[in-house]
Amino acid sequence: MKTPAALPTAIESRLRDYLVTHGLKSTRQRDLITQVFFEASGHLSVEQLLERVRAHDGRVSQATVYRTMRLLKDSGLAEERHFGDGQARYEPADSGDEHHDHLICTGCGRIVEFVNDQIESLQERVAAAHGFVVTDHRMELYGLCGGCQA
Amino acid sequence: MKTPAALPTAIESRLRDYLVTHGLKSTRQRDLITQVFFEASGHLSVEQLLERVRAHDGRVSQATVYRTMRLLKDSGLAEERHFGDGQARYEPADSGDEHHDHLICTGCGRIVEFVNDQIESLQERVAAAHGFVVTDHRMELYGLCGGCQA
DNA sequence: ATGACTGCAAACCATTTGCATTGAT
DNA sequence: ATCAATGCAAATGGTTTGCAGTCAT
Repeated sequence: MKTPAALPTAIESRLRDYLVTHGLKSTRQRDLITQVFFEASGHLSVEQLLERVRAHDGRVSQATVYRTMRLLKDSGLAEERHFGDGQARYEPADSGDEHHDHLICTGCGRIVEFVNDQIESLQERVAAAHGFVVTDHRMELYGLCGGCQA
Repeated sequence: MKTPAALPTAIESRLRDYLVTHGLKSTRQRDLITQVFFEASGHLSVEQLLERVRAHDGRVSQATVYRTMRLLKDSGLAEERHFGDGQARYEPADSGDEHHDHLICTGCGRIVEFVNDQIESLQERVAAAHGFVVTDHRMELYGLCGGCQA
């Protein structure tokens, strides 16, 4: 339960920029939540995040975690995902144009990220064939990981 | 608001089979909801379905629609989808091994189904590369349809 | 008759919000 | 000082459930 690592400067400056340009403030809770979030491997629910945050400061409220995650989402630093278990999960946003998708083990809950450009371009083609311009997409493969097949 | 069409026999017999083998009963409400559901084009929310059902029988409760959709889902006749607007949508299950995915227009809400075997097999390959066996997947492309790009 | 089904209202659960108070600038 | 942020509890909204009465077999 040591102090969470300082934020990478790229993230920190982008966040600071967002706060300043929107007349928002930097607070103890916001900083802590953001640090804990980026230190984690991602795919955390608010509940999980709150638990980790409270290990550092037991007085942070759930509402503040929700509000901070919305802020990170709005600022483009975090992405919200829904894997079908009823609660949102958050992960650091992809930098640049690298989009990734997910493999989810229905046995143990493990989540693996992957990138496949071939699939991406096929998606573009399919969409174009229907007259669509794609702005976003999501692809999730559910199954059993190596360990859970045994 | 005419009487909904009778169910295709394939669906009807599969449903009857499920009911019988599970000690469940056929009721006026169940039959009506099922008929209205299969007559519709799919992608209906419970709210939309209830509205249509009530056009035939105003006394059907929302709870019964929820329970019936769970039954259809459990029996494999319907599939539940979540397109990110907070409510579940249902569509007739794919027959056989034909799996389809969705293109969703963020402008007008139009939903287009498509099938692309090439993507499907690439998905299998990606999963295999990570030691996974895929049991299910979902792919949704969000964007603007031809009409909404104007 | 028996036990499943229905309608209603209350309960649930993740998430959001109103409000009085606290805190950052 | 000013105005945003916080914590708390109450509210929301989709979905589920307990229960007493109803219906299918």
